[in-house]
Order: sequence, then structure tokens, then C-alpha cells
Amino acid sequence: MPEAATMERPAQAAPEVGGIAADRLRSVIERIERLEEERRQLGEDIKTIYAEAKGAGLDVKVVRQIIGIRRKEPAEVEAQETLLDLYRRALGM
Amino acid sequence: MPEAATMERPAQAAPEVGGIAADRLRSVIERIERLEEERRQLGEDIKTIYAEAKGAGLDVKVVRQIIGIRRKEPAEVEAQETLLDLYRRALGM
Amino acid sequence: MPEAATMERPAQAAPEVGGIAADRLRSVIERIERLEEERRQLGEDIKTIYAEAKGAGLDVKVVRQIIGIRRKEPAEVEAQETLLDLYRRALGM
Amino acid sequence: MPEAATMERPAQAAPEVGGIAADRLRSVIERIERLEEERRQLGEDIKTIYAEAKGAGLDVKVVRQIIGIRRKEPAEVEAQETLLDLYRRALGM
DNA sequence: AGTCGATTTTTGGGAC
DNA sequence: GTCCCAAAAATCGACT
Repeated sequence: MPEAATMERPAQAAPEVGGIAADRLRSVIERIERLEEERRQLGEDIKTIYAEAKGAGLDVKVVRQIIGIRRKEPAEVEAQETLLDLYRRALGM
Repeated sequence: MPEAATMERPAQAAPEVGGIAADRLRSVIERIERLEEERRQLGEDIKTIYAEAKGAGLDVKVVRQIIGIRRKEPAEVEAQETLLDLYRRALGM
Repeated sequence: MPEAATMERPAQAAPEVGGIAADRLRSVIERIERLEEERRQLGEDIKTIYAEAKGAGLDVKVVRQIIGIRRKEPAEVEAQETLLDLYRRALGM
Repeated sequence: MPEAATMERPAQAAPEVGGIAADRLRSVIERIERLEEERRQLGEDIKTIYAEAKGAGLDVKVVRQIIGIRRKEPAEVEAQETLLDLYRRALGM
């Protein structure tokens, strides 16, 4: 969509309603809605894989747990390693 | 709650507005608001202790980290120990 | 890093390392953790009331909205509603 | 708990223990993790658009409300607004 | 910039 | 087994 946007108040190219740039508002909303739709679709894809996994005899619940743990683990490992350091710093050592 | 103050419409003890038990609605809201106020106050108390800690030379940020880690740690330790089991169960072993 | 077992309550390892500051650190942590526990309990109480409200036929989400509205300044509430109307009109909704 | 290093990517330990199911488990986990990463990226893209909108003078919170309203069925939107009005009147707000 | 409180989405559990 | 509801987690905007 080329450059009509810079024409601020001609009758129809870039209407303002109550001081709002309607085109910009509409553009923002439509772009977000489109990305949210893609996001929702990915959610469905993920569900499909879980369903396949279940069909293949895997325990979906524990697969979920595994993925959850893998997601959190790096932070947790680091937290463990940092704990003593934190105490020492808190005590000003 | 039998207080005279709640009798906005003197004609009735338990007025309904549009099918809503107004007394009950009001009671729910007031109780929640009261608990939220207590909750907010505790938040302030906690802030005060952090301020004292800072005055005593402790590093507030790391004290926060320590408390955060202590809060999460039992779950994390357990998660670590459970991981291999999860894989085995997911594989049906 | 010796024996994971000794890390379970790290506050106990501190007293010797930092002199008086270690005691203070422990005190700060324990007081905050106690207040946070009270705070958590209040959160549960609030949840219980919402559950009762639901059982009494109230729409919990709308009750939440009401509480949110009462929490804000009236002017702020109106400003927001006005802006929402404005945007809706800009979009022709 | 011996040798933390071998636990970092537990999926690699699996192939030998469960035969073909281990491969399937790994595949499932990796495909899901990939989709989740794409999903996370879309979340960031959405955030970026909101930031742009804010920079353009739009009220992000209200834009969010608009999107929420458009997502719901019109009947649902009205039902909720009606209920809110009802509760407000029951409370004399 | 980092925290906090609140809302919304996701996940696990239970009823039918 | 499928659907709904409650608990948990992630996310967002506000404030400091």
C-alpha cells in the first residue's frame, strides 16, 4: 500500500474520525489480527502433533512435562549455580 | 449482613434490581475489596522491609533473587530428579 | 560445590561467613517470606469468595469488571469509555 | 546425582533405551519445540506492532479492547455490556 | 529498567 | 472419550 498515508486530510484518502487516523488504526488492527490468526494456527499444529504422538503410543501428558522442563531448565541450572554467589553478594563479601 | 446502612430502598429487606440480588452482589464486592486492601497493605509492609534491608547495606536486588529462588527451588529439584523417569514413561518402559 | 544436601536451606550456611550481616539477611528473608505467605493466603480467600459468588449465580468476570471500575477514578473510567467509542466509530463498528 | 553434563540434553540419551519409540519421541519433541519457537516469534512481532501503534499516538489498551471485541460474537459483546450495566445499577453506580 | 498487580491463555482434572 | 471448569502460567500495562 503506497503512500496515500501521508495525505492527511483530503476528503477520502486518509479520513480522520474525531482526530484519529482511521487508516492507521485500521492497519494496526488488521496486521495484529493477521498475526494472531497465524499464531492460533500454530497452536492447532502443535495440537495435531500431540494427537499423532498419542496415536503412536506416547504419553501426551509426560511429553508435555518433558517439553516444559526443557523450556525452563537452562534458567534453573543457572539459578542453582548462582545461589551461593547471591548470598555472598547480599552479605557484601 | 443486617446493617441498616444497606437499606437503600426502605420498602424491602432484600431488593432485587433486574433479577440480581443486590445485597449479595454488594456483599461479595465489599468483602473482596476489603481483602484486597489487606493484601495491598501486606505488599507495602514487604516493601518497607526491603527498604530497611537496603538501609542496612544489603543488596535489595539479590535479596529478591534469593527469595525468588527459594520459592521455586523445591519444584525445580524435583523436576530434575523426575526427568529421566518422564522419558521412560513417555517411551512406555 | 559440596553436597547438594547442604544447599537446601542456604540461609543456614550464612551465619559464619558475614558476621552480623548474615543474621540480618536471614531475618529479612524470613520476615518477607512470612508476609508473602499471608499475602498468598489472602489471595486464596479472595478466590473463595469469587467461587461463592459464582455459586450464587453471579457472573464472576463482570464482578471483576465492577471492582476494577470502582478502583479507578470516575474521570478515568469515562475517558477510557469515550476513547473506545471513538475508535469504534473510526472503524465504523 | 552423578554427572550433570549428561543430563543437559536428555533426548540424546533416549535412542538406545526404547528402540524406535525413542526416535519418535525425539521427533515429536523437536517438532513441537520448533513450532513453539515460531509461535513465540509471532508474539514478538505482535508486540512490535503495538509499540509502533503507541508511538503513533494510539492508546494501546483501547486497541487491545477493540481487537477483543472484534474477536467475540456481537451477541456476546452485547450480553456482557448489558450485564455490566445491570450490576452497576444494582449497586447504584 | 525493573517490579507489581491484573488479565488472559493454557493446562490438568473431573463429570457425564 | 469428550466437554467443561478450576488451577497455573504467561503476558501486559502501570508505576516507581
